[in-house]
Amino acid sequence: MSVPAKPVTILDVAKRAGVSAGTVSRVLNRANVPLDTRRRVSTAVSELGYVPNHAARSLKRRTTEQIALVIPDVGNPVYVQMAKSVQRVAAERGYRLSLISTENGVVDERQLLRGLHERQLDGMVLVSLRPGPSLLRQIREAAPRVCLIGSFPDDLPVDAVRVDSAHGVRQGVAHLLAGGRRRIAMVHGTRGTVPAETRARGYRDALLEAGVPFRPELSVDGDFTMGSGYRAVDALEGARPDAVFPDAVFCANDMMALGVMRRLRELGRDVPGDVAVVGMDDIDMAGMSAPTLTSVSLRAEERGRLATEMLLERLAHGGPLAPRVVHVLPALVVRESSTAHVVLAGGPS
Amino acid sequence: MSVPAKPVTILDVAKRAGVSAGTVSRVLNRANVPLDTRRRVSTAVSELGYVPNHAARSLKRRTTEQIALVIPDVGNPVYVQMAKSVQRVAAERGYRLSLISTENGVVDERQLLRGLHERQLDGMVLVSLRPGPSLLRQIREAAPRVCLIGSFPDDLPVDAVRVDSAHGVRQGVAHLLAGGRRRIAMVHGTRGTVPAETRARGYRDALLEAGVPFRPELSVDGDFTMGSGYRAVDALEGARPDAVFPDAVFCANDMMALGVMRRLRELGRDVPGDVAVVGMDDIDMAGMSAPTLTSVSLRAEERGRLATEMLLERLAHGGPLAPRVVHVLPALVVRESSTAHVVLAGGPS
DNA sequence: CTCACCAGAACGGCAACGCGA
DNA sequence: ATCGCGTTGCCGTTCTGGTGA
Repeated sequence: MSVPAKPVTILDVAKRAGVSAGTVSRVLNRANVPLDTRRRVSTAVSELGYVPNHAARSLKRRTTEQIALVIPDVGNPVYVQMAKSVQRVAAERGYRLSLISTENGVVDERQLLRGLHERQLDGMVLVSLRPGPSLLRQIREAAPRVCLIGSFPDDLPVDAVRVDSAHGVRQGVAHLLAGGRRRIAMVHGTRGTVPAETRARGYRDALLEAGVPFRPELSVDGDFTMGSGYRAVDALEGARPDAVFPDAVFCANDMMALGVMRRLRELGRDVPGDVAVVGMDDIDMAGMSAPTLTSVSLRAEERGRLATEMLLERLAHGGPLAPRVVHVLPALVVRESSTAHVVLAGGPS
Repeated sequence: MSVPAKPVTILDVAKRAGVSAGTVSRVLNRANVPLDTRRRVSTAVSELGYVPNHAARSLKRRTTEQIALVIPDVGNPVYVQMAKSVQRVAAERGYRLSLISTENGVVDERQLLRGLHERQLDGMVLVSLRPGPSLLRQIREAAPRVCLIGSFPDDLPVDAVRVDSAHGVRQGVAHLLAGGRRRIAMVHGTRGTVPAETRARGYRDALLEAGVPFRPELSVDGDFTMGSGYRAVDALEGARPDAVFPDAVFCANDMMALGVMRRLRELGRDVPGDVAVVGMDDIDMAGMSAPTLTSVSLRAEERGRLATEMLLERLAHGGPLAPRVVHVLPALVVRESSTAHVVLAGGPS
């Protein structure tokens, strides 16, 4: 009597209110019930502490009111920021949100779509750094219940929110060039991931545009973590003992930029005096570091919001809906780490 | 034919394999089936792409294989760290984890227990900063499926993992005293929350033990965010223009400590030369800041792991189980921010 | 008497249907 | 015809009892 408790069902409520189960259900869901019956049922519900059984309801309704956000790494604040807006939108619409981190691939994303197939999840917002062929195939199957954030093949008939991060990199690099920097290094994200390659391309293009030669020794690979940014500085130091150290470092994300700044400081290199640093994502901490970090915002919060709205709209809308792709523009946020302390002679072309 | 798709049920599989639904179920769940039948069923399953319906299963089994972790703020890395270990343990045991952030009270924790009552969740690991009476009542009701992290009334018959954070504060303050610091300020967490009050008590006790007078003007209130730490420094500056600035700041968590260090640097005060700083939580970033941050680890990861193990153990164990409370010990991690550059004359008592 | 399997009854809620007023 | 509400069947799975070999 104490531990197992008696699960109170809709029938108990019906009995107590002196009506049938159908009527109770109607009171709970639809409005088509006269006031006094409604009241009798309501009091019975609260007296018994009745709570509808979720499993039974979703079995019948074919709906769980639950969605998931799949991100590569909860440890990266940019995804946390994104999660906050997703959470907010979901809560507003009465959806419960499951936050799932794949820990950069340790958890298999394809397994996650299983939750969709099992009908445990109504839909999913998916951020994937490295969409392989089998994942793409699964996404295609689950298309009407998925919204992607990031870059995926154009022919994938799925809702998506995109940002032109290559353009963002060009903005950032152009800003460094305008500040008189010429030896601009780049710390890349995890090679093989779509964002890392896209940003690498933006870097090369920006240099090309400005007529500044691309130097391979100024490219260092990282993995989007702060530690890899820290180590990247040593790689730049060690690469060519005879070479001149870069006067600027563009980082594929803010976490690496923070690591870079920390190591530069340890080595006695002044930021931005000796070296300018620019990151990407514009995480909250960018405004709190020492010095504050110039960063290219990819509007994570807005992307999360848009993706969630699109997903829920599609779920609400019964029939088929043509896949939509929304674009978001990156924005450069200039702070202390890239202030032009040093302006070299000789203007840009 | 294209969009609605046909949901393939266990009956379709049964028909194709030439057996009954019950046999298919047994193949999927239990092992009590001869090999050739088993094989026929398995091929039918994969040919049809059958995936069991989660709602139907949990309706029958009264189990969802899903738990939730409720934390006050995903923006605080210490909870993310905790979430990672919870996620890991849950995944190991075949449970799906929902991560829910109450955004410091914006989301009502009591609403969350609803998921438990609806049977959408098998159990819940709950971190609450401010357990009010009605939440406590609800926890009491849901006790067999909840594990708490943090401080709750002793008579609450619920599994819990605790850490003596007051003792942690004493360790930290003692360390500062040993380094010769005497004017030790404290930046508090959100007043009214259990951890903030506990840590405030630890601070007073530590001073008392050492025979150092407690000075109210050295206490500043924060709210566990980096920004509040930043502003706290100004409050210390402005409080008594004539007074000597503190030679150490103990912060109720690392986020505030990072904010404090940032502001001190802006104001030209050297850390640890002029002011030592000690934080609490030992988040990953403590090892990456400039200077690296001395911090009292409250073993968030271990607490998350323990709580999840206790919860799942209780869920697996059918019958009643006496509530268990596990204690974890805090540990001081000394880094650069508290190195004793300045040793005042006059030894401690 | 064991083994392999099947039919049917739950599980709890929802909604179509239809009956009486 | 409308309104209010009880009845019934079904959602998909698991489990129980039972049958035949």
